[in-house]
Amino acid sequence: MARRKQAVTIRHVAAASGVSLQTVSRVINNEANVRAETKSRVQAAIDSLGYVPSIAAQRMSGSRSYLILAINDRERTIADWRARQGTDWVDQMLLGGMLTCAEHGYRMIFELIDTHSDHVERELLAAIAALQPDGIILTPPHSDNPQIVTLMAEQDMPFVRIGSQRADAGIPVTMDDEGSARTATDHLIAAGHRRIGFIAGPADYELSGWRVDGWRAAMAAAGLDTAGLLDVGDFSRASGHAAAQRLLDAPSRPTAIIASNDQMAMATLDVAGQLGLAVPDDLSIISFDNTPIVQFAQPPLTAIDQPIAATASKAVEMIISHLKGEPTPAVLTTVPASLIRRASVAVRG
Amino acid sequence: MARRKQAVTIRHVAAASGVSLQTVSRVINNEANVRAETKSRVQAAIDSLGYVPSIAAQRMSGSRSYLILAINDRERTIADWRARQGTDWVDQMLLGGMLTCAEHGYRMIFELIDTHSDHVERELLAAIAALQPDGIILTPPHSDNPQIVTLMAEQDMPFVRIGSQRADAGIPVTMDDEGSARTATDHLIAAGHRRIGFIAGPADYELSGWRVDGWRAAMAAAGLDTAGLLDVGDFSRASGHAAAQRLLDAPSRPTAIIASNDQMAMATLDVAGQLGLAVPDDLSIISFDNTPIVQFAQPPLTAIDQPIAATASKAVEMIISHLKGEPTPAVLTTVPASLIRRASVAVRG
DNA sequence: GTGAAAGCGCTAACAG
DNA sequence: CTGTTAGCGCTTTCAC
Repeated sequence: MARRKQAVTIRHVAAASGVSLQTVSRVINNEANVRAETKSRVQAAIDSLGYVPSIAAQRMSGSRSYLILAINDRERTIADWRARQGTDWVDQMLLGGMLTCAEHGYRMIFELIDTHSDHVERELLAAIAALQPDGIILTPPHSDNPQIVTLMAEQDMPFVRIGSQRADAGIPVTMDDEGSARTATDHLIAAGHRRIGFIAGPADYELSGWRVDGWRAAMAAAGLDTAGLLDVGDFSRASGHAAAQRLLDAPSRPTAIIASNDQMAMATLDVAGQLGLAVPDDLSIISFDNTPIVQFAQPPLTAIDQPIAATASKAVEMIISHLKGEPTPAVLTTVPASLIRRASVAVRG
Repeated sequence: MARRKQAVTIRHVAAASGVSLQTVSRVINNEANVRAETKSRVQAAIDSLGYVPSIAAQRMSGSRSYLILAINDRERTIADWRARQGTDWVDQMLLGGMLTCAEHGYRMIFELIDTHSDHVERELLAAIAALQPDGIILTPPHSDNPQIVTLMAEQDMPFVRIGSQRADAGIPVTMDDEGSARTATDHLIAAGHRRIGFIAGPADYELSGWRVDGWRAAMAAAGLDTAGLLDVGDFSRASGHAAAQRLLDAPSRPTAIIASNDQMAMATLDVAGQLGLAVPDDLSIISFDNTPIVQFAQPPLTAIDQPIAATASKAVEMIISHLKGEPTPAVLTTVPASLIRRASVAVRG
């Protein structure tokens, strides 16, 4: 492979428009101190030559790389991809993140990093050193991983923590997990349910706790007891199966169950079938996430829709605005989720 | 934001190990002409300092960027993301492409480009100029878009054309569309079907034609007529609906239909329901792609599984091997697809 | 307002 | 086998 050089460089533009490199640079970066007439002449040269600055060169000279790194958990992401169950977290992140990046002349680059490994730090630092991104987006469970957050805090690089509420480092953005859990619970209470079970997610996701909090709060507000109605899974179908089984085997069987993700909700549906419980007549179900599969369940599941695309978009905007030196919002940014009503909730006579 | 400099550079490593920059560079790039002892000393310094080369600097100096660009159709990709029907083409590409890139120290960066726009060329050239990737992966319908292929051929940059069979430029890789269509058709013939309808994809995807060819060949080999059994859609659900309707309204109604993608197959299922035809008893259906939704259809659909992850992985390997100067395979690379049997095909007495 | 010079981190080309 | 020199394309810093 021959030594690959840029086809059109800033030098060509400078020559074509009869100005110095510096002036072209000023036009590219939309800086002040360029006469309008000069600017338009340079711009014309840029357009006619089809010049696009090399981000490698821009980075080298100490400016931006126009790259934003979005980091997801390797193990879970690959497992989801292999399972082919339609989990579309990555797609929705790309939808919101890539398009918003593109609007601002940035590019999103997607990386997978192990949370549990003892070399998280090395992996992350290697990605940063190699790519030199302008900002980083952390998703759960990374966004609450103290090792990662501490490391990031030392980097002098803006980073957003999706699914975190902690203001200790980075910019937290949440999807209103507590409020969503309250909404789901209230929806069931309004339908006449009294014993509403809840299958929580794993503890290394802080949002797992917030969802439990929302459910507890709604139950308490309605004067309902939660004893024996809480169980825990790890977001896997198998764990949801076990949790649903325990909940439905209990002496005071719930008439409704809220599961903290779709896979566990689907497992609950399976268990109901095995126990001969009709959904929604004998058991109502609400799930979290609203990935594609729940539309195709029998019956289609009522679900809390996680606004992943909107959140990723927001995350990108916050990083870029931080880069521009604009002040970071003082209050926690919350992207609202919504309840999608389908056929898995029955009104209880 | 302060001028961001690399934390650890090649200079630090050189100083720490008492050699020149060039020697460190040789070690990094695993070049010859370094004494084993020197090499291990340098490597030790690299490890202890946690040094990772900056890809921007590597690119600037005329070497690799270690970036491979995967290009998909903007309109269709975004439509799929928004529809949230579980189409996992992108996920499977990332699964195969990203992981294989990572194995070789490369990174895959994902770009969306409009096929139909009149500024495809500008978009593509801008991406190349900005990122300076080492290779490009084109997917359908880009891989057969003459404008794009011609442009790429002028770039002196290796590119793989997924879903193309043309050896005129770039490296073609196919997923055996013709063979798969034959397999699906033979499967139905073996089950006793004689009138097997086929819903083709749009003409701007060359693979649409190959699938029709495979169906035709299998029908001919079995001595079956295809008159009145072919219709066309554009991969959308609506077009599949219309095509299925025409096929099933015809005087000699088919007993089985093969649809060129999942959405059109799902539409066929809908039409069957509307016409009061039981699937599979009155109408058998086979779809192409095997995206997650077909598992959840009622009944679950027998489908040709498109090996997207394996193909993307292969594409990356071919680019990297080309970069290493290894010879490009003389014969067309074909990644085999497989038939996944589910409940939508009935044996015909 | 505009330009000239220096340097970012790395590798190609050439010396030895 | 190892080192030196020059330069990639761009922006920073400083001059004018």
